Amino acid sequence: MAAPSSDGVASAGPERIRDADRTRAEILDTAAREFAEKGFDGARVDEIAAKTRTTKRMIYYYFTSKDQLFVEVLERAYTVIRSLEQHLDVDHLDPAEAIRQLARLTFDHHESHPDFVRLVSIENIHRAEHIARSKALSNLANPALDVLTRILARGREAGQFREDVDALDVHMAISAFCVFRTANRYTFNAIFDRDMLDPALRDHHRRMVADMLVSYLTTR
Amino acid sequence: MAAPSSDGVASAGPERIRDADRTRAEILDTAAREFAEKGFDGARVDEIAAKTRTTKRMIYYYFTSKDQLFVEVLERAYTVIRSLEQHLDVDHLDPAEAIRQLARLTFDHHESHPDFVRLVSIENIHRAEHIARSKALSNLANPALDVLTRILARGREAGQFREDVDALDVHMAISAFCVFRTANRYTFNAIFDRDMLDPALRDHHRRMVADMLVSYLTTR
Amino acid sequence: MAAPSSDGVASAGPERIRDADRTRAEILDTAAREFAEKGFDGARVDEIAAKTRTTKRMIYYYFTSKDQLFVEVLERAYTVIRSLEQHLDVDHLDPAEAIRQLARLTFDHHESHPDFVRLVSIENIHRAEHIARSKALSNLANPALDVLTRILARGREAGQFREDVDALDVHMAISAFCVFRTANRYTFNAIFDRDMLDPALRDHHRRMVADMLVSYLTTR
Amino acid sequence: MAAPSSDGVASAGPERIRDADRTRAEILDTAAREFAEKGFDGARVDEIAAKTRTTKRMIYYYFTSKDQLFVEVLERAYTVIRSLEQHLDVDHLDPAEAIRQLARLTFDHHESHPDFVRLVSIENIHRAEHIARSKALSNLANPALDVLTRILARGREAGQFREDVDALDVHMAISAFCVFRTANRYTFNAIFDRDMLDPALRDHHRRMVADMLVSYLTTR
DNA sequence: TATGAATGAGCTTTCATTCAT
DNA sequence: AATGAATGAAAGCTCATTCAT
Repeated sequence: MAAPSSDGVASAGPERIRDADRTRAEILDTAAREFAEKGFDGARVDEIAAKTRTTKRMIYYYFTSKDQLFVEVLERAYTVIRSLEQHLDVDHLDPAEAIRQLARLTFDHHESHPDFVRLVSIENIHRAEHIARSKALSNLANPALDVLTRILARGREAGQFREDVDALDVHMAISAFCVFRTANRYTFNAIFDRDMLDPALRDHHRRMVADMLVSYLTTR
Repeated sequence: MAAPSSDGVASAGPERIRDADRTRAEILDTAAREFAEKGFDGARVDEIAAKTRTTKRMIYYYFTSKDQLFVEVLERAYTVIRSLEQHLDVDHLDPAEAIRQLARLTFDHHESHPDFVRLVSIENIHRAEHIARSKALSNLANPALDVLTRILARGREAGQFREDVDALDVHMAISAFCVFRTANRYTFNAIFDRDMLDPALRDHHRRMVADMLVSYLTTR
Repeated sequence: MAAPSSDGVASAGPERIRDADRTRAEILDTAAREFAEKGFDGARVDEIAAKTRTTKRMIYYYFTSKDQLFVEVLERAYTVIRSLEQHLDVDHLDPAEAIRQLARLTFDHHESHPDFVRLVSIENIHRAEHIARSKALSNLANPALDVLTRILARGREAGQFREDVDALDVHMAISAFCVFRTANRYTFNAIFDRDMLDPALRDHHRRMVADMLVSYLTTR
Repeated sequence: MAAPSSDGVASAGPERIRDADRTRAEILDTAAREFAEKGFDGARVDEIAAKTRTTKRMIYYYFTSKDQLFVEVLERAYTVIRSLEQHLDVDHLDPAEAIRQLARLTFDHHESHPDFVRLVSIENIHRAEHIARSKALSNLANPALDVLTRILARGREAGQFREDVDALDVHMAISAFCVFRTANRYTFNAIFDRDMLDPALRDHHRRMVADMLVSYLTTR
């Protein structure tokens, strides 16, 4: 469709390739949902196949193994947030406001991608063995860190920010807060009867991370 | 031994019960380790039995099902931190210092009980279905919350603390930070090459949670 | 049957054990036939189970793996000929006649146990990896060798036999001939159109091995 | 190259055919090794393809099926020994010496072509079904038999050889001995700890077959 | 109370082969 | 003549659980 060809025969080649990509993508989507839903060991290749327009055999044809499928699911999941971070443009902002923006970006992403958060939880239960096996993931640097490093430097230079924290600490503090709301939603709700999905609470927490980080960084 | 009886036969009763308790405890210990290590679906009843001095059959005899075994493993795991929180005595302290102490207690507990943190992660992947099934867990209130509520009240009365945060928010913020260090240790290390087990980093983060919460609460 | 018990309850224990043994034996019989028929890789655990009054699951319960099942099939197959050899009593015979008798014993056994010969062929294709894994087989000495050693010693002392051959050489020569008739029956028949099963040929060959070995040993 | 043509297009014909032959030959070589190594059912078409400079698809293109591939592998394997036998010239020798020479030829061939011996073993496990399917193999007479028939006739005429043996019996006796050393090498070694590859033993056995047959034939 | 034996259902993965140009 | 993509059918094996006393 995007690239119509002048003859029916020649177009068959590219079309099939496109189909293969679409099939791969469909499998990846479904697998992401299943893995996020049931965990790596709880997910069933049979079930993933059933929820796809392909067969189990095709999953193995394209992905070789359940493990490799999970690796590629993770790769795709990380792609989204990496891309968001990449497009973050906060160098023109006041350092405190830049921190807030970054916190909100992380918050919003995690809030709207609970499956990503769950997949990361699952991968941690498996001691990040799939990430270790993925060149794409283990080599890929995190753009948010560069952004953060620059913000912190500017904040310190302006005498606004404390000096005993590095970018990774801040990234962790933000991630921890945002991840927890999704990852630990169920035990928190079961024990404290607090519904993390409540929109008001959501907005409150969204402000809270930002505030918490800024107040921490600006305290000396 | 503690309660010698005059005849050999009768003593078998209490003795056996004691043995049963010991067997149950051994199974629970081993199961906790296996579940924490491999996740709920990754853990094998066979493997748990093999690492015990009992048999698989005994696990079913005492715990009915793998799910119920996990329920009881969780119950035991939560007992430890509940007990710590119960014995926390900070009512005589300055509210800020009380917050710091609570943060440190959580930090230290999670740091020294990585299996607890992993079990909670796993239970969240399973949407807290086991907690829901456990009367002990779903009914048990959290003593830390009462403590926190009192600290916040005192802090607000003294005009030291902000008013737009409740005890559960603070508890969550502390937990999130402390849980993350353990729960997301592996992906964090794989992606950022940061070793959460480094003692210096550990001390730094221990101060960081406390500082972060206090600076947040004292900012108005 | 052999040991009737006076009460129904007590007999249940031994009965069940007897059943387990019977089931094991049935599986072993069927497996031997299937492996001999199709080879190790050609045989199907499913098929073996189907030809049994048990299930595939039981095969794994009793034998752990297809490999281990083959190991035990081999162990049983070797038991028969070992037992025959053990009961061979030729020390009172003239050395030449003793050789003839041993040759005939091997010939008759192989002739009446084509499955044994095939199993050995199959095991050789697999480089005797199953025998290597079997304590029973790799440790078991061959009684025929002791017998042969004594026959050869007596033959040499009497000046009847040549001196440049050891028991293993003779055993090999006899085995080679007897094994070939069964093991290579099919290619021989396909290429030369000779039916190894023909009774006259069988008798002729039975005499032939004995004659061949004796004439060889008595030639100096 | 060998036959340059005046235009590029036309030359593609012969060139391609030559390539096809080379590809076929490469596949046959690799397949022979794989089948001999793993057996018919143990060998993997995928693996054969991987060890070739072609693809699995080409194997099917040229050989139609795994079975047919094995048929052609067998055909090629038999070609070698047939050719050796064809060139055997013993009509001018003393019958006994002629027998020795034939025995040595078989011995040497089998000794230096263990894969041939294994392939024959494997084909026998499959009841020679592939040979039956091959016109080349099922029709091809064995030149060794003609040679042997002539030798035996001369031996009998000279009063040297016994009369109750035909060429096929002798051929079988020789083959059995020579085949066994290779085909049953592994079980023999596992059980008796005898290394058939030992050069001294090899020489000893080489003399042994020849001696055994001659002594047998010359005994009346 | 305690337990050895048994098992149905289902798991991931593999295999030779065919489809479709 | 040549080939990349796709696949149905089954394979070996494992799992939590129950049977039967």
